[in-house]
Amino acid sequence: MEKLLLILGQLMPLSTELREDLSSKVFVSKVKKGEILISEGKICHQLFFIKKGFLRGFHYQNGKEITSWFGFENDFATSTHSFFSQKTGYENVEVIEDGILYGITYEDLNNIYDRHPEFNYVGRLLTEKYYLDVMERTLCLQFQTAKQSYEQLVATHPQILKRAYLGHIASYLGISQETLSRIRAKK
Amino acid sequence: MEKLLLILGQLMPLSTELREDLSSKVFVSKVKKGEILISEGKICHQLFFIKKGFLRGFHYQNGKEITSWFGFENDFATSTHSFFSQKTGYENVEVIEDGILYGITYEDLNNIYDRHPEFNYVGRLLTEKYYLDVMERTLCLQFQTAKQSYEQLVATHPQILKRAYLGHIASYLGISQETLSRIRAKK
DNA sequence: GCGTTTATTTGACTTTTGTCAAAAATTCTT
DNA sequence: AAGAATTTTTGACAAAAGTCAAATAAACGC
Repeated sequence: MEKLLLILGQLMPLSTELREDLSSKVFVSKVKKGEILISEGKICHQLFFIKKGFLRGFHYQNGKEITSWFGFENDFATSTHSFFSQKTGYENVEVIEDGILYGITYEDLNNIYDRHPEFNYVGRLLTEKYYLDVMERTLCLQFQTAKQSYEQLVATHPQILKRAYLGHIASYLGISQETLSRIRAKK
Repeated sequence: MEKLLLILGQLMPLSTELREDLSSKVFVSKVKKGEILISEGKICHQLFFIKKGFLRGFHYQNGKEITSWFGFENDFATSTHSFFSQKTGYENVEVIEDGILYGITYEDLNNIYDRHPEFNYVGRLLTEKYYLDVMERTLCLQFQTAKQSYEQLVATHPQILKRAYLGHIASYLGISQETLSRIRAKK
C-alpha cells in the first residue's frame, strides 16, 4: 500500500482524507503464474497496481494470441478498454510471474474522484503517460522492418527481453516467433 | 468558441468562472490547406480544437512520411508527445483541408487546470478517450493483413476514406500505397 | 538427476507485401 | 477548356516475413 501512495504522492500532495479513502478501498491480491485475472467477453471492474510480479494483456486475432502490453513492478494494469468504458472487452490479463497486486474497483475509484476532484489531476497525468506509451509503440509498429522493431525494443525496453517469452514478445512486435528467433540468431 | 464550450460542457457542467477563463485564453486560428501547424524538432506549445477542417499528424521514418492520425471536426489535435511532455517532438501537423481552429497554449491550459482543479476531470476523460482510440488502432496494426486493416478502416472510419489521400491512408495503415491501391481494385 | 513438458530454433517452402518505373486518371490553374 | 501538377493505378520483379513440421534446448516436477 505504501508503495502505491508513494507513487501517487509524487504526482501530487495527497490530503490525509484522500490517503485514508484510498487505503480503505484498495485491496491486496496475491497472484500466481498462469492465472487469468481478467477474461475477454466480460466487463472489467478492477484496476491493478503491480507491487511485484509481471503481467501481460493479450487478445485473440485470427485464432492467435496477440500480446498488447507487458506490466512490470509499479505499472498500472487492467483490461483498458473494458475498464474505462465499462463495456465487455476483448482483452485478457494473465500473470506471467507470481506477484502482489493492489486493486481498486471502478466504482470505488470513481467515488474517490467524486469526493476528491483534485485527484483527477493524478488520473489525467497517469492516463497521459500511458497514452504516450501506446502512441510511441504504434509508431514503431506502423512502418519498421521486423529487425528494426526488435532493435528498438532492445534499446527501449530491455526488461521485456529479459523476462517475457519469445512468443509473447513476437506477437507484441507484430511478427511471428520464428522470424524473431531468426533475427536474434543473426546478431 | 460556443461549439467547444458545448462539447466540454457535455462532459461536466462548467462554472461561469471556468467558462470565462477558457473564453479569455482560447484563440481562433484560420488555417489553409498545406500549412504546417507544428514542425518536428520543436516544442509544441498549442493544443487545437478543430471547429472546421481536416488535419493530420505525421512523422518521417526511413525517409518516408508516416501518418499517425487524422483529425476531423470536433477533434482535438496537437503534436501529442511534444505537447504533453513539453519536449521537442518528432511529429508534424499538417492542414489537409482549410479550416478554423480554436487553440490554447500549454501554459494557459495548465493555469486553468490549477485554478479549476475539477477541470482535470474533463482532461482525464478526453485523454482516456484518445488513449482508447490509439490502443485500438495499435491492435489493428499489430497482426492483420493489409486487407483486413483496410476493411476495418472502411467499417470504423469511413470518413477517413472519403477525405484523405490514398498515400496518407496507406501509411496510416502501415502499408504501401501500391498495396492499398491493389486491395481497393480487387473489391 | 531423469523423464516430461514447454519453449525456442532451424529448414524448406509459400505468400504477402514492398519497390521501382511508367501509365492513367484526377484535380487545379489560369 | 487546355495544360500542368498531383494523385492513383498497374506491371514486373525482389525482398521480407509467414507457415508448417521437425529438431533442439531449457525448465519443471517428482
